[in-house]
Amino acid sequence: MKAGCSVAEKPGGGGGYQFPDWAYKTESSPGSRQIQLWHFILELLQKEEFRHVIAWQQGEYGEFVIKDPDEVARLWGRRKCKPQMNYDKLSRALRYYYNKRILHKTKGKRFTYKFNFNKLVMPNYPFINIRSSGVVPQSAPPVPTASSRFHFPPLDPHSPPSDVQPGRFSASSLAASGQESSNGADRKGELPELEDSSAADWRRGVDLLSSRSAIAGGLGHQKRKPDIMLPLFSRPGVYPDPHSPFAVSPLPGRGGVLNVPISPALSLTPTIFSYSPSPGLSPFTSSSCFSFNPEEMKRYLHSQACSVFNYHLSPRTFPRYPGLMVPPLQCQTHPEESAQFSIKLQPPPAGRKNRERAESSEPSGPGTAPATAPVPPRIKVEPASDKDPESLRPSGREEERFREEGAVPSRTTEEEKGTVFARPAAPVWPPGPASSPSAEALEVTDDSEDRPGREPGAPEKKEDALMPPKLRLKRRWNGAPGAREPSKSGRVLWSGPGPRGLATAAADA
DNA sequence: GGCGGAAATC
DNA sequence: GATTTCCGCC
Repeated sequence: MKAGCSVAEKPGGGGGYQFPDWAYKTESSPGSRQIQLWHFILELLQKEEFRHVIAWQQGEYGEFVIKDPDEVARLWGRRKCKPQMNYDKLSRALRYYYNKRILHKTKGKRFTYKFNFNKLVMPNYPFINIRSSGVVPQSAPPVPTASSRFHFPPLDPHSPPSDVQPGRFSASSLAASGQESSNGADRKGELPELEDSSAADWRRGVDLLSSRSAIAGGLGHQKRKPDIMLPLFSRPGVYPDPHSPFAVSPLPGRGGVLNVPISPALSLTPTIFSYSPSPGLSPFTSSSCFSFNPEEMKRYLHSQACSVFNYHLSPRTFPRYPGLMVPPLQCQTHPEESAQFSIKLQPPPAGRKNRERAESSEPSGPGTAPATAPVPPRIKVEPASDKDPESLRPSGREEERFREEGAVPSRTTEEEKGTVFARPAAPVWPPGPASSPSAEALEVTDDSEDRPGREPGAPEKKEDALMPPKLRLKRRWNGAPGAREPSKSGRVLWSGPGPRGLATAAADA
């Protein structure tokens, strides 16, 4: 099928959308016009005609099953003009996403993977309204509050410009997710929380962000790519799969649909979920829309957020949305782990080599110095600094893994993960004034994946509760026996804000 | 099946 | 940089 293998494979005049160049590349692959695999996977998932080949998994948001690996591989190979493509190769590519935290494997389920929409989606939707019911670290992810507070600007190419301006939004996204080093510390303070749930509020948030972006824009403007709004969400309800994170919105009309202008100008991550239909699959062009079910996304995102908090996931998954508020004590943990959760030590990622090394040379005890490095503290404390936490891996993979491990009996490093990382608990949002508290709480807690029942987190002092979780971690960390300077050996990854972030966090506290 | 290193490719 | 290809290992 060489015919369809031109590099860009844009639908061009073929009756599909004409997508801007950036739709074919991500931040991390500037210049590449090739669709990325995850993008392609989403495409397939979006299409009912491929349901028999790949489909969203029931019960798990973002989880999908490759029902016909060979076919998926074939399609992918076709798309990429790699006739020799097979599932083995494709899966290798998918595995590379583990590190990027775009995907992770659902253990115990064949051909089942799960998108990390926290990673993919969040950076793109910093406008999601967050209710303040606690103090949250700067790096906290945008987590929906008790009620449906996803406020998606109506996307209509023909809508009046006064509504939502793509450019503005994009800039907002950028401002919210990028520029950390330049103004990340200030952002929190200068931006009032986006509260509650009206379109006006949403707009206000956009305005706020956008005004800030004017500042940020001055700094990173050159990098910015053109902000373009695509008509990707022009058709609410296209997605028929109730298990899709992009399921049909229950809300009538466009109001409930995630009409999000997609912008490449997202510096936070190379894996931004700037989904656009891939032009290579011609049948796709007819329904190139994603609609989000706000409720489901809310639950999913909240669970993700709690996971991140409970497990110290990389702050990278937490774009800095000033308005984001996550009730720190609401994320539950296992009863057995809640007591010791405050600060956890995490061994380095146990890649095969590490595992082998550990097994052979260091049967036990952190006291023994590894052969290679002088007593690298086997601690993972993630940085919330401006630096890309990803670069601080090897924690990344581990982060992905432990979440899975929580659910599945695990492998070699289970002792590390099993104890260090228990499953995140069912998040319970505080009742929001504008919502129905009880219903919401129930709704949230019934979320599946990372939420086993549990007792409320260990009670904390009010001041602690008001303190950004990361700062709390810092305090505990500092007070913890054997606490070390985060910077030593470079292997200690501080999960709280970086030095700078800490300062600001402290200031905020 | 799944993982991940390594080198090659585009 | 994002795969693709190959491969050994579990």
